[in-house]
Parts: sequence; structure tokens; C-alpha cells
Amino acid sequence: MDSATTNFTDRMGLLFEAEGQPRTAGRIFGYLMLSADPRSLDQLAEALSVSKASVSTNARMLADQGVLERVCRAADRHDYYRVAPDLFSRTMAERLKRWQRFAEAVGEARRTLPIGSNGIRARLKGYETAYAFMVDAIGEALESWQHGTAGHGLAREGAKR
Amino acid sequence: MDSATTNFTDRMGLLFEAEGQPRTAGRIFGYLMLSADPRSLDQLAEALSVSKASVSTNARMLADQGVLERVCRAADRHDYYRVAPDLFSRTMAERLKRWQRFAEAVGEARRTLPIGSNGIRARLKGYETAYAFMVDAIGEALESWQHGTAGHGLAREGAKR
DNA sequence: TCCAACGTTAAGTTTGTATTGAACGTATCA
DNA sequence: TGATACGTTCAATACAAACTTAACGTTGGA
Repeated sequence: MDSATTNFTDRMGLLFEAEGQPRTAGRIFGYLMLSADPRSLDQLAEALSVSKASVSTNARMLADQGVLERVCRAADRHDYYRVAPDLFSRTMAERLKRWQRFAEAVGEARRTLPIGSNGIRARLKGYETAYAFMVDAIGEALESWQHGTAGHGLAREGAKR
Repeated sequence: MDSATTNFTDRMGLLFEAEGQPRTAGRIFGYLMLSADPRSLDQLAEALSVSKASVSTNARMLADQGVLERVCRAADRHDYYRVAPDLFSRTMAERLKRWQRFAEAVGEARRTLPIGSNGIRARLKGYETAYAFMVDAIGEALESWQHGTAGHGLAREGAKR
């Protein structure tokens, strides 16, 4: 494993950690980002110097999130993982979901707040409007990216698979 | 403290936790979201049943991030905190920064990868392009929101202060 | 000049979470 | 039908992060 790969791998570990995810999950992701081919659990455990149990848990979690994809080869009992072809869309969608959870909480607070809190209610409504606007804008941008109408001159993500 | 406030406060604690931040930070934020006036450290500690030290640390961290704002009253030695008037912009800007850190790491990997990894390099370039596109789109959306040209019919955030 | 009320910092403790090694269940091949 | 090679799960451990109590430095008032 070359030094560029090591650097990137560990850096991803820290970035994931800052987002509240296990460091190992980030390192798996980083390593797979720089892998030409899908990797088996054993390969990952070996390359990252972590137990196979940890790799299994973290890789499956990332697959559940849509960050990784599990691929099977015929006549091969190994599980292989790679970065999801539609990583970008999935990540964005996940982010939108989180913001929506926030907006939902704000909306519920606004509706259940005791009477006489009109100033606060107005403020909350403002936040809801702002987030709805942004979710909308991002959703549209995502849409236009996926359909390759963004004028960036590249095939859309995952299109060739 | 009414039940709606308690619910929202604790819910924010959990949402913050899922984002990798201390639960107390989220609860402070939630409580201030529903407070008509700025609150002192003592008030926060009392309302949230946590030590003043914890409130001090977390509130200052949130202020550093631009989530909260520290306000001073003349002839009063207390620090007061409130939710930042431009919370929405600041939060979005923070998110963009995080994505940029990710994109920077990808770019550096692409440039330092050993020779002969052309397939990977192309893939990385694709991710960089995608993120650049999205950062751009969000930046523009943010801009149009701030200038009140989004057609939402509301004054822009923080405008009245 | 002392005292009291702040916010901050530091040390110690607790709590939760990630990782590990081992046991388990399953499937494939001899 | 064993035996082996998988991935997963579980209990125990190790680790890291957040909170609390206590000490500290500073400021304003008696």
C-alpha cells in the first residue's frame, strides 16, 4: 500500500470520525475509493490492520447507508465491497434526510408550543421556510446532475455500469 | 419548562449526537431555539440540569461554529447566548466547508497517486467535479436566499436585527 | 483592600462506543 | 458426511469523549 493511499485512507478515517461515524468505517471507505477492484473482507482487514469482525460490521453498515455496495462473483464464496456507483446521489439524499429530520422537529415544536409564544413561532416558521427552500434547491440541482443536464460535459455518475 | 420545550430540547440533543457533536451542545441549541430572550450560563445550566462548566464549554464551541452568538448587556457581568441571527447561512457554510475538505483530500490523492492508476484517477476526478457542481449550486441557492430573491415572500434571515 | 460573582480551565470519573478474539451458523467440496 | 472456509454475532476489553467537581484568574462593588 503506497503512501498516497495510506494518507488518504487515514484522512478519511478522521473525516468520518468528525461526522460521528467510526474511524474504521472511514478508512474502509478511503481504501475502497482508491481500489481499482472490489475487495474482500479479508483483503480489507489485512490492508487496514483491523480485525475481520470490525471490517464486517463497518462495511455492512456503510452498505446499509448506500455508501458501499456488496458485489458477488460467480463461484466465489467471498463478499466483495466497492464504493457505490451512485455514491454522490446517495450521500446527498442522506444529507437531505437529516435536514428534513431537523425541520420536522422544528415544525412539531412550533405546533405544540404553549399559547402566547407567537414571536418564537414566527421564528421557527422562518427556519422551516429556509430549510424547505434549500432542500428544494439541492433536490433540483441533484436532479439536473443525475440527468446530465448540468452543462459539466461529463457522463452522469454511474452511467456506464 | 413546558413539555414541548423539553421534547424539542432532547430531540436536538440526539440529532446533534448523530452529527458527531456533544449531546449537551444540541440541548443548549434546542433550548435557545425556543427562548424568546438570550440566556445566561447559569440559566442554561439550571434549565438543562448540567454543570456550568459543561454549558460554558459547549456554548463557546457552538459560538465558534457560528451556531450561537454571545451577547453582552451593559452593566451586567453575565454572558448571554442566543441562536445566531444568521444561523441558516452559517450552518450551510459550515456544511460546504466539510464537503470541500473531502474534495481537497480526493484531489490530493488524485495528484499523488502512483503512476499507472489512470482508471482510479478518472474516477476521483469525477467525484471532484460532482462535488464542485453541488457546492456551486448550493452557494448560488444560498446567495439567492440571502438576497431575498428566492420568491418565498419572506424577509431574509436576520434582516430585522 | 477585601469579598463576592462571574467565566474558564484542569483533573478525575463516568459513560458510551469501537474493537477484538472466540464461538456460531452455513454452505461448499472432497 | 466430515472438513474447511466463509460471514456474522457475542462477550469482554480497551479506548475515547463528555461531564462533574474543584481550583483558578479576573472583574466589579462594598
